[in-house]
Amino acid sequence: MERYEPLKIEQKWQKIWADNKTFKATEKPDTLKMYIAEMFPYPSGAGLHVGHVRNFTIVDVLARFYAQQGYNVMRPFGYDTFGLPAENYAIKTGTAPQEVTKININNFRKQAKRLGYAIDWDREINTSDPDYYKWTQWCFLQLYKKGLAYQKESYQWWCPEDQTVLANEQVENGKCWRCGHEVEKKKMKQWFFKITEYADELLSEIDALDWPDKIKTMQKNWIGRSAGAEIDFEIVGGAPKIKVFTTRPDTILGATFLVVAPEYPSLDALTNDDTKEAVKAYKTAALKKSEIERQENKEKTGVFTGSYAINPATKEKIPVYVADYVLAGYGTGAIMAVPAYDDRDREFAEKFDLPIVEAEFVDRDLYGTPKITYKMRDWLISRQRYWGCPIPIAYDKEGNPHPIPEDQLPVLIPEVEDFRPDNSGHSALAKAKDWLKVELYNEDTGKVEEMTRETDTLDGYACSSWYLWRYASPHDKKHAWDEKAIKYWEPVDIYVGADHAVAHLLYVRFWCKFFADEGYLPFREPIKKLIYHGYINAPDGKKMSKSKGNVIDPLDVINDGYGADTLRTYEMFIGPVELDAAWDPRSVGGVYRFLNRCWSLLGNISKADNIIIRNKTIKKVTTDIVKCNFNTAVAALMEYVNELYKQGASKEDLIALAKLLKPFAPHLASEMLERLDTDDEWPKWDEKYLTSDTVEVIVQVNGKLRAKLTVKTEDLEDEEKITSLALSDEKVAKYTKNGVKKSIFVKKAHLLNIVV
RNA sequence: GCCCCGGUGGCGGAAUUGGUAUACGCGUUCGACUUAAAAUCGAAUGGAGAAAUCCAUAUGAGUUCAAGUCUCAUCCGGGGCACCA
Repeated sequence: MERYEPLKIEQKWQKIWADNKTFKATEKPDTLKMYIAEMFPYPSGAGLHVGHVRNFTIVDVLARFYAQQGYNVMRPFGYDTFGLPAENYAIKTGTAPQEVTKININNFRKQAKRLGYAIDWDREINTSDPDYYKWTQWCFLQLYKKGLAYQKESYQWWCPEDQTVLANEQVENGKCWRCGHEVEKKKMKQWFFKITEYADELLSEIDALDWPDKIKTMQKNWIGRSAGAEIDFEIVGGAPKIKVFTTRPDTILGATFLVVAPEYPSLDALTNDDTKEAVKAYKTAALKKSEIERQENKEKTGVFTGSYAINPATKEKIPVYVADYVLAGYGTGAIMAVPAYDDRDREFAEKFDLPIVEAEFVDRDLYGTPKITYKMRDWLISRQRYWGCPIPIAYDKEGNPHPIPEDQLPVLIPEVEDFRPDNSGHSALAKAKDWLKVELYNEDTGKVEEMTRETDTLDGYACSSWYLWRYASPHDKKHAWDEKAIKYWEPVDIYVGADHAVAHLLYVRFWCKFFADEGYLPFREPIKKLIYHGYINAPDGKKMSKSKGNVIDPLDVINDGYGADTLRTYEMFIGPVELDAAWDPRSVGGVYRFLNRCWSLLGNISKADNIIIRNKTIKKVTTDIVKCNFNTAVAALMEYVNELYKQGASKEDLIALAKLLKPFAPHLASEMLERLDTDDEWPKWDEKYLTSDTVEVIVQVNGKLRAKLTVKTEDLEDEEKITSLALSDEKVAKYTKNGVKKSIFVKKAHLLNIVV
């Protein structure tokens, strides 16, 4: 038997799979389908890292496992290519992002192929390909038509480093998710998707999903539903009345003042000549505060506006304050303060010496109207950046927006010399003077007019909100997705990723519900099962990063001679799928030794037949893969191989081994199967071989292990016989000579506990 | 501050869901092969003890014939939310 040479074997099988298009997925109406995908990667210049390998290999193990079981499997692949890294690289080097992206994709594809993934390469998609983003624009227009894509002028998060606005989901602890720079608030007119329209459904359907609890909880918290009431307060002197939101309308008798947010629209009308300056100064200072400052300093601040409101329950005059502990974007931006029952209000009342009244509770809907409020805000989608999907809108001379007709899509990204963003509030698209102008029919005037194109691009998350449907018919020239293909393949059966708990995973659910309402999708939840796996850290437990110099390059591991099979199997063995794990180069060697042993067994087929352990292993590996317990599935295979080494392995033992190994180490297993001259159909176990003629019975005295008896399996039915056998055991007798109180026999655990 | 998870050998981690704690891998030690080394193969490996045994799943109590698993308290680590009225 020749040596195990992974690189040689892998090259051979990768060629065979590519030449035969082995993993091409076609619709087979009579076969159960299984659609499995990873969260498609952003193809960075650094190439694949070990985290990608974990992500893709989980998908691959499942895809191959189900294919071997006879499912009609689709396992597509694609690239999420719009975004800042490619654009920033372009700015630095002067290479167009289009070019950079092409190079990175080619590299990613080449590397992914070295890992032997069962990908249908004919379904590759790329979000910055005009054939793709044409349909992203189409999606935008559908939302626009229904009023779910709209413009609004309001205070937004602005990243001064990246010179763009950000969605709430992209601000982490007051910092930009991309560059980590502190964000600021800026009043701007921006495009939004009205995700709040679906808040209730997004919340209520979470529980039924087969997703990790962690993600479900995060989404629930993010949506943040609370039930309360809106109550109107008249203002003395005739200023517009103030509507407040409260979850405790029953405490209204204790409401001794009102507070509005600094951004409150009619704040000016509440002031008088005495208070005007102070209020203005307070507002300016509050808006300048960064999110971090607001979080760090929770000391209450505020000023009296000069106005009084009438408490509708007590009819008393109560002062109206402005304070930044009230948030503009939540509820109505105004509250009734009940210092007796709310800690924040009490703190404010104590500081400003306002009355604290412990009044009785009243009926909840006596003075207000019931109202449900959500923490979730609408999704801000405009970005003042070049490398994104252009928003298909143009403006007439009055500045009114008009959609670009569907037959004029795609709105192509214009080529420019300088991709740099600036603080003009416009993206670099504004520098393409020719592109900017477009002749469009204006429905308002009934004339064809010259209009100016929208220069903002779409948040990259818009592009990834529908790609899972594009995979079903990636080359469709006439539709975003083909109705028939969607009906067969969707929804996604298993989706695998390690990020985007609220953003992406909430947005795809939102779009799914919208397009279901529009009749384009026959389901309302896009992903049946979600697997959220942990990260792989450096051997020292720290995050891998170029600057720390602790990055493990998966291609190095392969080329060092271990091969892709070892890399794949190691990453499945590294620990429970949902946990972070530290890379251990020595364990990689352990997995390589294991595969080597599998290979060596092939050269020495014996007569020994290990029916029992073979059946046990088949059962264990099968059930473990279904439960995504990949680490213990590999451990079971190792145990099996150790046993075969001791006992000798029959051809049948080896066939089972190769088939079970194939999802993890497909090249080696394919080579083994070829030499064993057999197919790869997933093996079945037979319960009747899981028990032997004899069984070991554990004998405890007072819960402590004292003896192990070997009895005939059928004797498990005879408790008396086992008890007397146990009592006559020399070791047991030592402890039971003073008599036995009782004994408990557990057949399932083949255990006997004698109490003395 | 509030809400979730976790804590098991020298290390990563198993444990049929209340039933033999430490599977599997790494590391370590010894042995075989070899002139030698690597590779490979075999054996041992929670702690104490000569042994019988005893003690060990963060700590302390409790329930039970039986607890890593259930209950309560405490300590430590991780994650999420965080002025959301």
